[in-house]
Amino acid sequence: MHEVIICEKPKSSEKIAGALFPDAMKKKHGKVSYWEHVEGDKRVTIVSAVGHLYSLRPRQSNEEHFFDLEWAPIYEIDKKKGYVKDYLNVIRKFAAGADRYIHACDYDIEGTLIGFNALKYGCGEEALRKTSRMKFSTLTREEIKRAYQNPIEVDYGQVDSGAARHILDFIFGVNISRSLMKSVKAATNRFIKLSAGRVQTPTLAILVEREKEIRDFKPVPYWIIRAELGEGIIAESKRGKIFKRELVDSILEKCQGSDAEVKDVRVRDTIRKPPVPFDLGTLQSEAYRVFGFSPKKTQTIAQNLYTEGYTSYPRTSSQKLPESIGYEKILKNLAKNPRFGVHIERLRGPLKPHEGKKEDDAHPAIHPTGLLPSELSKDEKKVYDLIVHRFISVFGEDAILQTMKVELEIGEEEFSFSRKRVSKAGWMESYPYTKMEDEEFPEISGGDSLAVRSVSADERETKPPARYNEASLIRELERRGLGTKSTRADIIAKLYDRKYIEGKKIRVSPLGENIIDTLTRYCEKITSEELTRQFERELEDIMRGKISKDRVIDEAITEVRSILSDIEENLRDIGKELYRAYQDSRVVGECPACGGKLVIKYSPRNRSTFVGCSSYPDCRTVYSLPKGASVLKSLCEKCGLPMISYGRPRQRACLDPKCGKKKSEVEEVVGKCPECGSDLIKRSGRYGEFVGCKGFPKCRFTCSVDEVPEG
DNA sequence: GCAAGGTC
Repeated sequence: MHEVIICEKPKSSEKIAGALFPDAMKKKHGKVSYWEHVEGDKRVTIVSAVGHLYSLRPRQSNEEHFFDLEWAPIYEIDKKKGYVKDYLNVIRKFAAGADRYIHACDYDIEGTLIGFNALKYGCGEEALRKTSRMKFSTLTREEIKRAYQNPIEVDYGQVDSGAARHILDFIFGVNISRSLMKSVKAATNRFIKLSAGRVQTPTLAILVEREKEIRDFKPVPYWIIRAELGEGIIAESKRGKIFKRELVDSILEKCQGSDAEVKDVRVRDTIRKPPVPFDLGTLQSEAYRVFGFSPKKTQTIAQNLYTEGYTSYPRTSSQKLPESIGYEKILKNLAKNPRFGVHIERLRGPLKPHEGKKEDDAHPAIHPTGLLPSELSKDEKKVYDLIVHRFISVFGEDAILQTMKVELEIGEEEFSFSRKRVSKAGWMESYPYTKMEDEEFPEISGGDSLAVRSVSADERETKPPARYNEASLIRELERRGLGTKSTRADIIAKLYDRKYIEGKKIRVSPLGENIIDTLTRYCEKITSEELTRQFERELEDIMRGKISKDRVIDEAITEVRSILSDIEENLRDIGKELYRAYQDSRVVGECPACGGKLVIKYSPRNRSTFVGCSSYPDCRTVYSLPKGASVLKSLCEKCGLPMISYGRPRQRACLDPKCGKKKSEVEEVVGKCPECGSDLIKRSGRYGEFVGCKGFPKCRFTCSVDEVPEG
């Protein structure tokens, strides 16, 4: 009897094998591990998927629209997924033809589909008839054993629901994206990569909405009345923002010549609880706040740390640390590193983590495993240290923040100021990433009279709502239930890649706005959360057997067909507008030669981007860009051209490399050196200008200015 | 080429 257990990912196959058959033989086929266990005449093989092994593709790639889809190995569709082939081959080789199968992927819709497809296409359809299902929510030994001893049936509602999700996303996303690109092609015969989707488009719409709020914002002036009392004390009027100038004047007059009488001094202790353990979103937020890392970068690093065994599974939404992870042992191991040891020594038992609200059935919060890394890159070390310090501080004692609040009266006008200091550091000592307030408390008590140096009105303006950054946008997506913890960072990266958005404080480009405008006209649903909500309702109904998968898909096809035909009717107009917005998005400044627009261009021949005049070929102004450079919004003070940032660490410079330099420092390339092939540079020497090789002193070729070799 | 969702 041959039994096969199929798992979702390598890590869980290792745990499942270890829990059920501690003596099983770990085997390798290429880089991929699997387990074999023999018990009398029963042989058990444990194999693993690596997430989705199969992906959708159109059955006929030459059709105009893609409604007829098929599952194919993901490595055939996506060249970057080559590593999946080895896993699938292990399944094909060692799992096909078994007598019994156990589907042991995560117990959720995607997990059920991953196992189903692996069995159906990797082991053959007959495998499905011999399959039972393990249901577990955590990968603890006890729960794995219990799930193995009490198998259930595969939930085909989940399978259909999962497949429908993939198909619906493809039908909406790919077809609408293609029609947008087609419109540009029809109008201009050019290709620009454009896209729309159930998650990315509402995300862009959120940003566009904020962009419009900022644009339409009318700042209103207001005043804050401040009194300077000496010794660095500045008190503010308790009225807060005052919008009437006359009121400001009358208050200032009232305060004239009076001392400040201290009405009340209150010192209070407030407790600051330790932070909660990291789920992926909070780790991404914190790494952005502390190091400025993009969420995608943090996610990649966390994935590496996990793969190396230093930290736990990163794609979790849990802020809980169950006791079963073994607090003591992890801390004991971490303490071997004195940098962590000093903090761990301070912890007092019994160990109890301060947990957050969010839960995840499949994984605990992100935590160090206790295995100390030997070699980490600079950035990996930053993230690792952050995770370790967070983990330790979660067990720390409460900190105490002391607040002093002083109420004053100056000529019957009420003022106040406050001071803060941490009086007991507690966990804050182990978490060097938060600010510890340490303000002086002045010696003041009720009834005192203080001299007033000056009372003045500070004029300010109301500010528009802040722009999102990547971290705050991820939080917003989470709040709205758009995307998943694993995909949000990628979705945002995609919006940057399409040039829909730009900057750390995210601005929407004209192209991004036009995409939303166009889709609002032709397919408003895809620009809002409505589509996600509709999917959720439909997938729920499929799961419960209230509606068939095929009916939901047929209805979606009808809907998308109608959207596509609406777009088709105005194809050229849509394309013209999109292309114009695309051009506007690339404008970085004004051409100093002809007054036209400088735009970012791409040279396929050199495979590089550069800045050139949009009036080419009439105007041939060009500026090369260093590799990886980005053009900034700020302008050079000397010449008015845009600034660029480039290199590592990032440096800023004018787009024009000659700007601000003396003539002698400017390298003017006039040709190629016939001896070594380097650039020939115009130089000025004692006897006037001459041309020399850039490779000097290695290559000593020189010639006069009018002798420059051709080519 | 195009989506969104798993994962190394």
